[in-house]
Amino acid sequence: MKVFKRRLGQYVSIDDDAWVTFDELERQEHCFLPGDDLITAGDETRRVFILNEGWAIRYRLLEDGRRQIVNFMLPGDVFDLQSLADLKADHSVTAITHCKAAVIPSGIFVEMLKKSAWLASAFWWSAVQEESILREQIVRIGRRSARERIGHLLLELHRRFIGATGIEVEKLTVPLTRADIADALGLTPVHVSRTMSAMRRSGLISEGRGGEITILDRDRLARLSLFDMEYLHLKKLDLLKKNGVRHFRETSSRINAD
Amino acid sequence: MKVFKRRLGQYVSIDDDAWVTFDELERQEHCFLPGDDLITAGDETRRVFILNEGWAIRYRLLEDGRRQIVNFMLPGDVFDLQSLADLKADHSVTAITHCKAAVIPSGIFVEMLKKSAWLASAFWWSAVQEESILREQIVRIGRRSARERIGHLLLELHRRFIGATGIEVEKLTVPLTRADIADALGLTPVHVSRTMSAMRRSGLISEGRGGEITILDRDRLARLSLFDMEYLHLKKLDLLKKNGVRHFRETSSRINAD
DNA sequence: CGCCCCGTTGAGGAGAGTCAATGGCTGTGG
DNA sequence: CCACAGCCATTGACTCTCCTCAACGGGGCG
Repeated sequence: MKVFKRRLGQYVSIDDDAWVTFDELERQEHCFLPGDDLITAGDETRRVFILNEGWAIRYRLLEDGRRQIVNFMLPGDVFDLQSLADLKADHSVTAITHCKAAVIPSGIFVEMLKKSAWLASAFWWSAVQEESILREQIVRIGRRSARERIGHLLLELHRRFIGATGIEVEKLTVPLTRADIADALGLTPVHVSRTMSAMRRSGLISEGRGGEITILDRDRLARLSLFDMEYLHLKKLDLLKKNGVRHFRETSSRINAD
Repeated sequence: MKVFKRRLGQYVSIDDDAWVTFDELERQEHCFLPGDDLITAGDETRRVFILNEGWAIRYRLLEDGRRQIVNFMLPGDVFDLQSLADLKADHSVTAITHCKAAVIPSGIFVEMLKKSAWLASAFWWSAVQEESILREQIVRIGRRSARERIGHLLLELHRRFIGATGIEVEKLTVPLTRADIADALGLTPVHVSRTMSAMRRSGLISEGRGGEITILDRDRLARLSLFDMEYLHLKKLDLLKKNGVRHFRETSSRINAD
């Protein structure tokens, strides 16, 4: 539960009481193996996941077998808040590494929100960030070249990983095959392979064994990928001090859990 | 305000009291001309828009001028609920036709939510639908051919238009230039033009003057575009009758506005 | 050892992009 | 009322990014 705490702590300063609620969750932790579905397309179960360990992908399959990975779930990510309202999932979520996740029936989840306005804010914030990531994914696929897409994705994953773990890693271990990257970026595995080889040759990245990727020249890669450092909204909301923001705190907390 | 009523009414059955709240909103209606910004990238203003008339686009510009349209806003759409939490907008929303929209400061908006749990559910539902549209947009540009993308977008816009107005129009008047369609679908205007010409030749669509588009063979177009009729979640939630759903109503309303 | 999955590389092809010219429509001003 | 400018759709010719098909090779695992 540690990862989760530091993730949410980035958005809002959560009071001590709220942490008690989390301890209940630790008992609900499930394990998933690579390939296991957390959510299956067509599912109607209403539950919220908090990913504590491992990576997962959210994807959709077309009838003819084409796959599009919509986004990646890293430790600390919360999903599907939308399942609280949805009739049935239009996509699947599958573990791509060994995963640990708290699985919370929506009823219990909502109880949690009611207990703590802070918590509700944090989850709201988390949903906003996820939407922002979706929008960025649209821009990435729609208007960027293959090299830009890959560079941009690597930078995003790197930043999100640091945000989740708090460890300023140099080497990011990316548990993705070329096919995964291709399906996320609207490319083919062959072309991803070629493009990444070229990126290695030009000294942008280097790869070790087991998916270890090092971003050698972050600034150059960011420039080449037109990476906007702001969209992840990683800045901490200091709700207590800023005046203009205080109003938001009072209100939007209530939206979620007064 | 009529459009808006029928839009929200699709998701939940709103009680009469809530409608009183809407009357307040009618006084807040603003007009926008084509090209006017409703939200400008970098904006920090916290307010929610309810579009009553006209079309708008949400887009992001890269530094070198490339533009990606993230999604379209049609009458009845509500945005940005996320601005309640966001620090500043990472994208712009611009009117592409003459538009009328209620502009609600977030404080007032939240007051509304508190007055009616029904309303809160409806807005939550609306946000879920928007996210679903974003995911579908990702699949569309990531894994579909030019013809599939265009066909799929036309079907989506057609369905959303009917959902918004309730009018089962045959001819949809699409106020989009080839450049707009291209920037939405990750293509170039030239190729959009070519592809749509081909679609006209093969009898899938026809175009009249002023952007009037008729979908001649909806089933064939849906098959060719791999259009999934379900993702828009247009089905009405009958919260009062279904048992499994009733729990949701009690809970998720409270998330938003107890 | 041998299988399978994965990454890589090559050759050739196709879909989409680029550049450029044309023509229609609209709005404006002489 | 007509001339002209500006915007947009279209079409042609050519280019290039990315895809397809295919072969090869390495590492993990039974």
